[in-house]
Amino acid sequence: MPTMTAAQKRAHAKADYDAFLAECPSRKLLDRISDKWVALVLAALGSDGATHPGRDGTGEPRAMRYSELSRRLAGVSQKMLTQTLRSLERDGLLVRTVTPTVPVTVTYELTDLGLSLHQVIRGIKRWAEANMGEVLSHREEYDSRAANET
Amino acid sequence: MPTMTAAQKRAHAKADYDAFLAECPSRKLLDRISDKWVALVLAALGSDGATHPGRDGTGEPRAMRYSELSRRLAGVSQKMLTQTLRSLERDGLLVRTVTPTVPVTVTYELTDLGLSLHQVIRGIKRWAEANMGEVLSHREEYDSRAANET
DNA sequence: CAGGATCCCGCTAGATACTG
DNA sequence: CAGTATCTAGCGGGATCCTG
Repeated sequence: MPTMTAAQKRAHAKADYDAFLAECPSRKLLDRISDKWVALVLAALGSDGATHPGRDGTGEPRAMRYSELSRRLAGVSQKMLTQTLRSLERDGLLVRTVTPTVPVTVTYELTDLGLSLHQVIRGIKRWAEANMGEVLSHREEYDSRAANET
Repeated sequence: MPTMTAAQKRAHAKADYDAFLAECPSRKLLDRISDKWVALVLAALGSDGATHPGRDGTGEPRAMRYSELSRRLAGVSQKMLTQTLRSLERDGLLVRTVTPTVPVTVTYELTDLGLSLHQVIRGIKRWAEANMGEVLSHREEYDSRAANET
């Protein structure tokens, strides 16, 4: 059986969503995907960040195990990682695959939908890394100016 | 006097930031800009969302007043709006201009740096609006599958 | 290995009231 | 108009313990 009918998709596709409106579901979705851990999980699974030198920036999706992810995303708690992964799975951005080895092996991999979000979100992470210096400079100036008043 | 010396910028520009590392400042920056209100403020000031039909998508920055912004971002509290604006100002993403009329007029406008972030963040908002339907479909399927177990 | 379940703290969003 | 100040309830998120 087909897991997803075209009819189902069409049922939702009609509405024109506008995240500027408080009640619009896309506002909530925006809030969900505007998340540090979402960005990092997508970046990891999209093989951003050059764990495998030479693959960075190819946009080629990569299957990763739970433990791999938790190591890659330094400082993430199991709770947040699991929570983020579940949410992304529910939204159809990644697939979770369980292989009944002993012990069990679980891998996560981006779907096409997830990959499309990755393409846009990777820019955020890169922007942050690329413009960190300039932002820090602005902060110093802002803070010193504030101190000189009073 | 120059408000920002090139030396200051260079002092920070050396480091290679990696948001995958917990201690890296870029991780915090990523967290800041991965924010619903940040995305919406940038979208508004970047004249996304077609308040002025025909200007949408031009990437042409737009100066907006505080009250304009609060109306545009439906449901935002003064606290969050002010807080977001201050943060963006401090980071050099926008400039705040006070005109001493009666009553006072305050406008906000993106800087070049802010505009550059807008270019990448606008994609997030658009993605959310464009793929809302598909995400909803996936959720329905996920939830119904979960219900059928047990 | 890959989580589930709990406990619990901190911060932060949101509501309300006040001001230059 | 464009905020500041204050309070509080709620939950995001970490720590910890346990399991198939």
